[in-house]
Amino acid sequence: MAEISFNKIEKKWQKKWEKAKIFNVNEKSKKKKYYVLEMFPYPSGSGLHMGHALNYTIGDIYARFKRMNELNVLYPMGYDALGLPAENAAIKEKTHPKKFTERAIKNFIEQQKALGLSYDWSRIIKTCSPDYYKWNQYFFLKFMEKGLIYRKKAPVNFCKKCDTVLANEQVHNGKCWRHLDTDVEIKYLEQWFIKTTNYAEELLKEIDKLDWPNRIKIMQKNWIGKSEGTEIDFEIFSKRNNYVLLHGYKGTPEKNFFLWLKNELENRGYKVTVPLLPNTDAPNINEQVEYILKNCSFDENTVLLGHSLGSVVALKVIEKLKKPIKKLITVAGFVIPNTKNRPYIKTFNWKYDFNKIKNNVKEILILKDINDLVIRKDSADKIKSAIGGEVMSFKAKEQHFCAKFEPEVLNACIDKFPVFTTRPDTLFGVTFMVISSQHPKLMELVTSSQKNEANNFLKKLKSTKQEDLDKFDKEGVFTGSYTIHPITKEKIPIWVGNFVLADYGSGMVMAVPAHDQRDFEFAKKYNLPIKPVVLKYSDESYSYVMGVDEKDINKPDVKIIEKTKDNYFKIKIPFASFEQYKEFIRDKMKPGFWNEFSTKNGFYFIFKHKDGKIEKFELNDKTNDIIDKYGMTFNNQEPNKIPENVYSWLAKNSFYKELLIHQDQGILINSKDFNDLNSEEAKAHITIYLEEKGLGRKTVNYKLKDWLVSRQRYWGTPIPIIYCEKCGIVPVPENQLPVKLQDKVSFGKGNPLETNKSFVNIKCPNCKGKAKRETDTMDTFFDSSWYFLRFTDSKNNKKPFDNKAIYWMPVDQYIGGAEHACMHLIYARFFTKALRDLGFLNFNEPFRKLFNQGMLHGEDGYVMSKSRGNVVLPEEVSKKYGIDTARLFLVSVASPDKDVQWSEKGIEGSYRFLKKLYEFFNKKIENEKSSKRVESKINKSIKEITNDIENFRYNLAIIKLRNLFEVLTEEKTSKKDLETYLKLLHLFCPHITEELWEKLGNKSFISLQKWPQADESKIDKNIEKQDEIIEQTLNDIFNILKIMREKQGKEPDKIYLYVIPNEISLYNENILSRKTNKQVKIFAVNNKNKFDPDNKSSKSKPGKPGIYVE
RNA sequence: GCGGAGGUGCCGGAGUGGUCAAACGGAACGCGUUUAGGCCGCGUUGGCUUAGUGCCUACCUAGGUUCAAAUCCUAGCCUCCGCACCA
Repeated sequence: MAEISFNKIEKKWQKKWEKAKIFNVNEKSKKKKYYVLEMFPYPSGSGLHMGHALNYTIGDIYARFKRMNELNVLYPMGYDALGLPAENAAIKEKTHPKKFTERAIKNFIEQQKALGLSYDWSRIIKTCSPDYYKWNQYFFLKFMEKGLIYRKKAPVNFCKKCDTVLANEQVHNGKCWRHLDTDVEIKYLEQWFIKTTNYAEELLKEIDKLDWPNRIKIMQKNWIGKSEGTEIDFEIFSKRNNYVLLHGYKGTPEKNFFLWLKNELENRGYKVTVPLLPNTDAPNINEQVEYILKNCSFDENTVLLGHSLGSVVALKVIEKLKKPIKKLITVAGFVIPNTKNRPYIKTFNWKYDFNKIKNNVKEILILKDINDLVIRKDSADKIKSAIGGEVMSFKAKEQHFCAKFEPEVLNACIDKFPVFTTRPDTLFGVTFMVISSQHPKLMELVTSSQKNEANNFLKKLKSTKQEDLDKFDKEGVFTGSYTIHPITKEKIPIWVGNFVLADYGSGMVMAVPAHDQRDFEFAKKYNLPIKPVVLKYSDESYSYVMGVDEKDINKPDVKIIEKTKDNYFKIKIPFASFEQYKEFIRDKMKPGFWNEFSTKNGFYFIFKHKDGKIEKFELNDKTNDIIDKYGMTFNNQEPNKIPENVYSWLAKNSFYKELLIHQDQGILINSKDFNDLNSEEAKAHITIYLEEKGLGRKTVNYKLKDWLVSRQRYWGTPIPIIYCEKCGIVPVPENQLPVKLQDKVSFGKGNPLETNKSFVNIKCPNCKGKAKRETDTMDTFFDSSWYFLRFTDSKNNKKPFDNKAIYWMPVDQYIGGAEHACMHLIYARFFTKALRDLGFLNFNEPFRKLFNQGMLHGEDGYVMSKSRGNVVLPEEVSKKYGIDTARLFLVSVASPDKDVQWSEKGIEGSYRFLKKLYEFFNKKIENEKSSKRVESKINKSIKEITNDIENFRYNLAIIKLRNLFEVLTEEKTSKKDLETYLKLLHLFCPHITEELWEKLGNKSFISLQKWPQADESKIDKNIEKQDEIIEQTLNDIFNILKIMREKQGKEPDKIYLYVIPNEISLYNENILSRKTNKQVKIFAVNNKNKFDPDNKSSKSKPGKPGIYVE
């Protein structure tokens, strides 16, 4: 088939390029830099298919374009070689992941080279090479130094098919991103995390500045998921808590520091013991501890608080305990005395078994007054370093916490639960709380009486499949615990529910059924109270009128919405006529009835007693009970013993429901001091109020979570950490990097690295004692988070990269698929910012421009993939048509950001074109001067094509190249213009154009030529006009010919045109003759010698010649 | 449910106020070339009408703005993608 061997040409030029290293670049060039990068591939075992070819072709065209535009273009390639698929595939093939991957990479390189891509191959990166992952480990340790890495036991996502934990980003719809049929399980494990959330705000803010596709930007914004709201502390009321409060030096019953606290706690119903310690003037440690152990009881619900010296006693007490207690609070506490002249200095034993203390208490709070004059300034830190815990420092009301009431001390004692809400304005409408069924602290809230019910509920949830959970049936059970409303101090039940997310906010929500759909459904289902607190905006008063005749109601301004069976009316009245109407109703209403109206900020009631006495009320806290009572008695019912909230019963009326039960903004009602504010004002006011009381604070909440980076798999970068029995977590010293991934491991028995004992069991680098290595590896997204930096300096073995990165970065044009919007692209942005703050970089964003290419679909219409079996292999297509043909076709079907469907027929078209083109250039070309038309067209094309390529509209550029080729074949063209044409085409078809460039007598590479510049002065508008006229005339001629053929069966072969004299230059006999394949003669209308037997010249008009055919 | 992108002739796909019955490619059909087919070249591919004209109907549907709409606005329908009980 191939009279032309495109394959031979391709091989020839690929070799030449490689030999001459023409695509290798360095930083010394005087040209401006430009960095083009495609997302580096994961080298799968099955190699490249046409879909990959499309991706790389898109980038290569752009790189070649920029290179020809005299930029110093860095265009590298590398391999994201570590990862689970290789490990799994290797296990399946019974080979080693290393071998497997190396083979795959070799294969990839060969295939990519065959595509004619203009990479700087000298910079190749393989992330599985220790030269590369060494720097992963290096950055891991740097991040750790900076406090960006921590190890924490937390609920994490686990995929059992991957046999490892996953980052949040790798969970899609509750499924593993690699195994869409596998539910992710939540496990409670200790893992390594990176504090990506530290950068949440910056990551979000800078999105707007990026020149990225809008949808990617939106996806990232959604992923980061910022929401502003208020965090409100809800006190958890659990009767199981009991308190032991230990006073300090010289505490007495009269002026005991703790009496106020005792009262506060006892008022809440807790058991509180305040032992009066013996010998307060000259305390003896053993004596006091014994006294306490004898007189107080300790269990897992005990909170032990010690003030000042009492905290020392507390430590000693805890040291002696058999079972751990719930919490230790030291208030102005210490572990070392600060003054020598206190008598207890001598009677105390100042040695502690801190380990024992640590183990005997679950939670430690260290309260520090920043102005404390009594104890040593470093006391709090000393305690923390000895036993851990959380230091809370602030200014006490009175120094050393000696005031009667210290709110922080009370807050520390109480169990609190911070709850995030975006609607603090609805705080007064909270009627219950719901904690996530997956919350780690859930069982602490479940009381013994509710234990069975709660467990049954949890069991049921566990046995339900993810799919069924998605049906969103809200369910829950009461935990038995209560919380106290931070403002009204009402008792509010805490439920556990399946609809609350454990990992958003704090995992517990305040439920406002009146103003939240989910809470409403839940409240309905379990018959929980619904309390409206926001009145929806309306221009009209709503009223459900009773005891008034229809004729009396029918007033011009009154809209009757409905007339009920009982002859009552649902009406709406514009507020403008409301006052008038109120009076009218008052008069017309029959005795023994009452009516209510909604007002702009609440409700208004008119009662007409049986004796005709009229009482009017605005509904508020003061009138609520009387209105409720009248409501009952007017209905001939017994009044409620405990009056009901009138708004709540109004909300049960379907007519008022739309005002009272909704999720919109409005005016606050039922909200004490905050009534009459609108929602926005109320949000601010309530938040400020809570802040003043220490009960809440304005917060920003992000959906973005810290990045869980440990993986319990083999084929990844070993995490450079050692666990020493004595020193704890020890980072591998920098000079011992890389921690090499050991070849000798066995697969299939848990974490593979664990099976290499000589790797695992080592000496601690600090104390030389017994230690074990971390056997988890890093998420491979760690590798791809900075590879673009390594390309700038890929062979540096002293540093991850040096100033070359500053020269080349940021990536000017990044190209890749949208699937990475919320994974790689977020991690890479995070990394860049973190490295900037570590002093490695001086810029904020890694990728200036991003282009999302479309996906290639197979002939069957589905995305091309091996598993679907619809792949087309570049090698095979190349054999038949040449790779230039394939490249040309791939980018000519549609705009490269759209999906493209492969078509065997379609590529024939591209092939025909290239064959024609090759033959045209291949024949002996006379070096002539270009015609005006060619000059005009070629310059116009340069201008347009340049613009098209710059904006990735390759398909349009190709159409223009095809049109331009038509012109070249029709007209005289200079060698220079032919060369220009080849340059324009070169981006798409680099091999053929090199060959033809050479045929034209050039010795250099066309790849290194300058991009043609349009000479706009050569663009001739007249030529456009000529083209138009020729086009139209041809149309007319063909039309006539067609009619003659069809109607008269004639096939004329002579055509005469009669043209208006001043237009005659626009017509060209040759072109018309050639295009019509007939003999065409052109006459001016005023030509006396014209041949015009039918007087068709009389039909001539400007732009339209008369035509005669025969 | 929320957010985003879209719906154009037989198909793929340009076009985003007049230059539009709408680029380009594919396909089909016709003509030419050829022994024939392929390749190649030329043409046709909404309807009616006409020796090159004129008119009508058309760019998801229905309204609207405009002298003028595939293009702008409003509402709806549909498709694709992303997120999804986010408090």
